Formats: sequence, structure tokens, C-alpha cells
Amino acid sequence: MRTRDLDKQQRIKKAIVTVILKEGINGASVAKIAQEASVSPATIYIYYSNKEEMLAEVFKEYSHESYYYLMEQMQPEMSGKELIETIVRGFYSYTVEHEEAFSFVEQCSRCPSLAETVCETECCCDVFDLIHKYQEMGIVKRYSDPNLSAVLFSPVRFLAMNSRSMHFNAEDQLAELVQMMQDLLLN
Amino acid sequence: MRTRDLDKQQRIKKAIVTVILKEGINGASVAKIAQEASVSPATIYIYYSNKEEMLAEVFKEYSHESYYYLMEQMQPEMSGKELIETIVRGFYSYTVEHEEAFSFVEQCSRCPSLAETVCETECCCDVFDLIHKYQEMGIVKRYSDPNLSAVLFSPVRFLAMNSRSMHFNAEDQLAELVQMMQDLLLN
Amino acid sequence: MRTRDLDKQQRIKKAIVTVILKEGINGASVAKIAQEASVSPATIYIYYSNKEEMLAEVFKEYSHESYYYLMEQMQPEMSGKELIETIVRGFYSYTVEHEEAFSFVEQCSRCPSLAETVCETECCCDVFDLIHKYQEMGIVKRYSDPNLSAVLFSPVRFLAMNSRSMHFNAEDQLAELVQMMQDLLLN
Amino acid sequence: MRTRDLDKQQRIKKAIVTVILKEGINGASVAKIAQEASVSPATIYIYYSNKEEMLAEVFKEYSHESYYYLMEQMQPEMSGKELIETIVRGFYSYTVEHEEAFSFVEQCSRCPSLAETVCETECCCDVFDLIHKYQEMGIVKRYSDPNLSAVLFSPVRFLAMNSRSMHFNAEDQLAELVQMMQDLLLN
DNA sequence: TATGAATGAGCTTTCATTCAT
DNA sequence: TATGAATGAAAGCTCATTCAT
Repeated sequence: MRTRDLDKQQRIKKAIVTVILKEGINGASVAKIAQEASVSPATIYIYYSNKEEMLAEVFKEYSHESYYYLMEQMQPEMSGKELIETIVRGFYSYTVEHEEAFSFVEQCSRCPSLAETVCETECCCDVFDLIHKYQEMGIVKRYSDPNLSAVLFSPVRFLAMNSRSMHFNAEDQLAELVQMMQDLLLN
Repeated sequence: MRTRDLDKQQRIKKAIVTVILKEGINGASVAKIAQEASVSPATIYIYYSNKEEMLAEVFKEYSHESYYYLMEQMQPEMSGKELIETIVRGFYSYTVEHEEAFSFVEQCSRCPSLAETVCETECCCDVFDLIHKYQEMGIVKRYSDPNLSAVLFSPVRFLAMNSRSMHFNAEDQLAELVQMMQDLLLN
Repeated sequence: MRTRDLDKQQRIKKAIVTVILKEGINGASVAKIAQEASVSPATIYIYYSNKEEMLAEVFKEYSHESYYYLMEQMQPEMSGKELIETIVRGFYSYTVEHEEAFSFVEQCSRCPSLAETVCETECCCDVFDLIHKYQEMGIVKRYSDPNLSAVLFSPVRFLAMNSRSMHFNAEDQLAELVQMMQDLLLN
Repeated sequence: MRTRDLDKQQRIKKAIVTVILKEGINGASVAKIAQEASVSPATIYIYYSNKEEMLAEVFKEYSHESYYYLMEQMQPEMSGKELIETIVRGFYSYTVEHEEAFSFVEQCSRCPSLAETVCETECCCDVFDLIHKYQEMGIVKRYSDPNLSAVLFSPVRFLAMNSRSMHFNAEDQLAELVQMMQDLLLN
């Protein structure tokens, strides 16, 4: 019996992200993904039962990735200021270093049918566990989770998506945004 | 007759938005839009030279709409607090009252090919003219435009998009967010 | 506006029957039918909303045809013997003269999903009206309709389908069968 | 081990019939049959060189089955009446008790490519040997074999296939049909 | 022998767009 | 201007079959 080719599955996953970055979620046909992965379209249906499920599954995986990345940046015993800076800068770094994955997740999360399959809150729960600790220590203000999520991540996403079309220097913006978030969220 | 034509074009525009809310930007075929507008597919090609251009044009129009709506909420002689509250609540109201248009614009703005055709900054220039005045009067802090845009609008969009999947009371969140923005942005 | 091409619709109907005779109901793909009709596959979907419905509709049409043909053979004032002979020979003639249509209907009527869409009894109601008259006149024995249907038509169908594989002279068989049916059904 | 293999082949044979009853001959893919038989698709190609041959072979086997069944019903020293009744009722019983096999054979025998591979006459030769004896004894009329086959089996098949769609009581019909056949075929 | 992985070819269907009126 | 008909191209997906183990 031929064993399942792990490399092949990896190539498919990679291809999905690549094609969606290039062509948008609209233009990402199974055929194109298969070609990008150097695989027959039929092969994709061995790994995923249909296109919808394929996107959902890969979307789910990558949704968590940015927060894993973020957690790796964290140091023990950070001050409040360091915490906020790490979150803002770390999240932005992720968008730059994993441009494909970031763009893929952004597109999926705006696609109503896909967005439903992944719950934002679950993805970043580790980050929130940490923030809650800082809240309990009286370092971070006790704003609600949805609003914390809204102000910590959305603006960074906005900058990441618009850094090209709007003509600004990302580093300057980021420095200012860090400052803003520290002012806003710390006691 | 002129009225007839205008009416037809208007119906097409409405249909685009309606269909995209119902079916997502993926499922929005020219045929479905034509049917929704009670028009022949061929007729659409009288008004727009192809689908891409059609979406781009309508996207451009609706991109401005939320900011027009916002400007209508503005009162002369508002305090800084009132300004911020009006922007945050007004923008949220728009997402509720014009759900179709909001969803349409959101979806288009995540579609790479379409997003390029519309510049966010141009759309909200009137709002920024106003904010600049308040900055010059020393009421609003002198943060850069991209960051102002990022923190004023993205979080509201985030709440609007996630109010259903996350289970929170929109009004409570909004009240808190207004408070946060006032603290953050006002001297 | 381009008007619907009646000839085209006719060609499609003809093509369905031809392809099914050649390839069997299994091998009859929409693409092959389209090619046989010198039409694009997409065109077929203007006339029928899907393959199933297409087959069902054409099947329904042709199901009636053999009985229309039969009724045309009938003469007024026939004797009982003539009635039976006309039915048996007429039905057989139909299978020879309209081989394609006959084979098509046979195949469809064995396909469970299609068979359900057409009710045999409705198709041959004119013939049964006639038979009922002869029953009332005491000429044809008062057997039940299902059994009359079973013995009058099934054996002829059997002969028609097997005249090639079994090696017999159709005319001889038919003459004998007429005799049998007359003996069986007439007072 | 031999038992294992035979068991496997048997399971495949059973699966073919089951799947075809459920899905029709169109919907009976090798994959589905393999799954139903709890076997890999590749395994099927160890026993049969391709799908066509597989169906043909199993079709051939089951084609005989109803006549074997029929022969088992036969008693020595039956009267002519009993002979006819046993054939008609026995054949009907078979269609009820072996619904899957009957439906399978019916479907195959309408599929042109398959029908060619099996000769009806060969299948029921035992039955005809018996009938011929009764003909020689002057009990059964000397009609030709094709016509005997046509009137003895086709009407029963017709009733079996239509007992649901036409709304009649099978037992009543059968009783009448027995009577008819006795009148028709016996001296 | 037996298998799950793999695939090219083909399926049904829909698409954006153009044609003929 | 406006249309329903028409279509080539492509979509998502399944097929019978073969491969590699």
C-alpha cells in the first residue's frame, strides 16, 4: 500500500495560501491550487472532502498561527509597557514575516461562510490568559475582552493591510501606536 | 426616456449589494444580480463594461457612503467628547442601518483586486478635515492620520462583524469603547 | 432579442434519444448529447434545468408516443379479433419503425428514478378506453386492467427486445402471439 | 487462506447487488461497491479485470438464479394446472424474496452492453426442458419457446415492477393471471 | 493477496460575456 | 436601449483504474 505523502499534504496547504494571495479567494480554484502543488485535482479530494471544508480546515490552522507566534515573543516578568509593545509589534511582525498566511486569514475571515467556522476568541485565548493576569495584577485596565481584542489587533491589521496604499512609514506609525495603546490600556 | 434608464441602473446597483449580502462575493454572479434587478444580463453590460468594473464602480460609491452618513450626524459646536462619541456611535449605527452596504464594502475591501481601486483615505477626508480642526484647537491629540483612522474605525468594524459570533451586548461594548476613545484621543 | 430556436430544441430531443440508443443510459453524458445536437452543453441548460429533468421530460413525451401510434392504427367497427391483432401488431410495428424511441423508453422505464416520473397507466388510457368498450359489449373478457396491460404489451416488448439475440422469425412469432391473445382474451 | 478469499469475493458480489438496488446501475461506482463490501477498490481488480466484466459475470450468475429457484418449487407428478401455477407464482415469489437480485438482473438486462452477454434462453433451459415434457404429453399446448417465454415471464415481471406504482392487490392479480395462463396454455 | 494513495479523463453545471433581434 | 438565447471556458467533483508498498 502506498502511504500518505506528508510532503504532498504540506504542499497542498502551502499552495492554497499562495494561490489565494495571488488570485484572491475568488480566483482560487481547486485546479489552480492543484497545479501550484504539482498534484492532480483529484488528489486534493483525498485530503479534504470538498473545497469549502478544505478552506475551512486550513483557515482554522492558520488562524491560530499568529497567536502562537505572538506567544513565542513573550518574555517572563515583562512590565506592562513591554507586554503591550510585544503584542503590537509582535503581531505586526507576524503580518510582515508571514505575509501569505496573514493575507490568507484576512481574506477568509471576511468570507461569511468561512468566518463562521472559526471563533476569533478561541484562537487568541493564550494571549488573553496572559492579559487577564496583568489585569489581575492591576497593571492592565479592566476593559472587556471584545474591546481589548478590537483595539489591540484590528488597528494593527489595518496598518498592515494599508501600509502600501497609504504612503506612510510603518515604523513611525507603529511606534506611535504602541505609545497610544500603552496610554490607553495601562494604569 | 431618461427616468427609465436611471431607474434601471439604480436597480442594478441595489441588486449587487443585496445579492452579495445573501450569497457572498463569491456567489454573486452576473446572472443572479440581473435576476434580482429584474433585468437581462445583457443589460448590465450596457451600463458597465465588465463585472470587475461594475463591482469597482459600485464599491467606490458605497465606500464613501458611511462617511457621508457620519457627517450628517455631526452637529456644529460639539465638544471633543461629543465628536468622538458621534464618530464611534455613528459609524456603528451605519453598520446596523445599512447592513447590506456595509457588508458589501467590507467584502470588496478584502478582495485584493478591488481594494486597490479605492483609497480609504480619500473616502473619509471630510471626517478628517473635521478632526484636524479639533486638533488645531488643541482638543484632539495630534496623532497621525493613519493611526487615528486605525483606532477610530477598525475596532468598530470589528465589533460590528463579530457581534453575533461573539456573544456580547453591543450597547455595553459601544459605551465602553466610546469612553476608551475619548480617554485616548482627547487632551 | 434572439428568439428561441425551435429547431435547436428538436435537435436536442433527437440527440438524447440517439445517444442513449448508442451508448446506453449510462454512457449518455450531457456533453455527448450536446455534440450530437451540434450545440454547446450550456445551451441544453437553457431548455432543461438539469440532466435528470431533461431525461424525465423527454421520457414522458416518448412514453405516450407508442400509444398515440397505436390509436392511429385503429379502425371503427373492428371485430374483437381485429382489435387484438391491431394492438399486438401495431405495438410491434412501433418498436420496429421507431426503434430509437422505443429503446429509449425501455431504458428509461427500467431506471428507478426515471420510472417513477411516468405512470404507465396514464400513457395508454386511450387504448384502455377502447378495450373497456369491447368489454362492455361482451367481446373482450373482463380481466383486470393490470393483467390486460401485462399480457398485451409485455410479451410484445419482450419479443421486440430479443428478436436479435434469440434467433427466430419475428413474423412467425407475431402471428402465433396474435392467435394466443385472441384465444385468451375474446369470448 | 482460501476461506478468506472466497469470503471476500462473495462479499463483493453481494455488495454489487446491494448498491445497485440502492443507487441504480448509474450510481453504482466501484468505490461505493468496495466500501459496501469493506474492501479496497484495488482488491476488486484482483477478482475482475474491469468494471464491465465484473457486472457481466455477476449478472450471468444471478440471471440463472430465478430459474434455479423456480425448479426447486417443482414437484414430481404435477398436473398441468399445477405446473403453470408453480411457474407463475414461483417466479413472482422470487421477485419478492430476492428483491435485490431481481432488481439487479432487471437493470442489467436493460443495459445494452450487458444484455448481450447473457442469453435469456440459456438461463431458463431447465424450465423449458420440463415444459417440453408436458408438451410431449399433450398437456401443454405446442406454442413456440419464445412465445412461451414471453407470456409466462414478462407479465409477471411487469406486475412485480409495477405493483407499487399501480395500486393493485398483488395476490388478486396473481390469482387471475394464473387462471389466464392455465386457460391459454393447457389443452 | 491486499491495500489506500494517486491520477487523467470525464462528469454535471455555472460562469462572464456576446449575439441577433 | 434592451433582451433572452447562446456559448467557450472553467468551475467543483467523481470516476475507473493503476501505483507503490
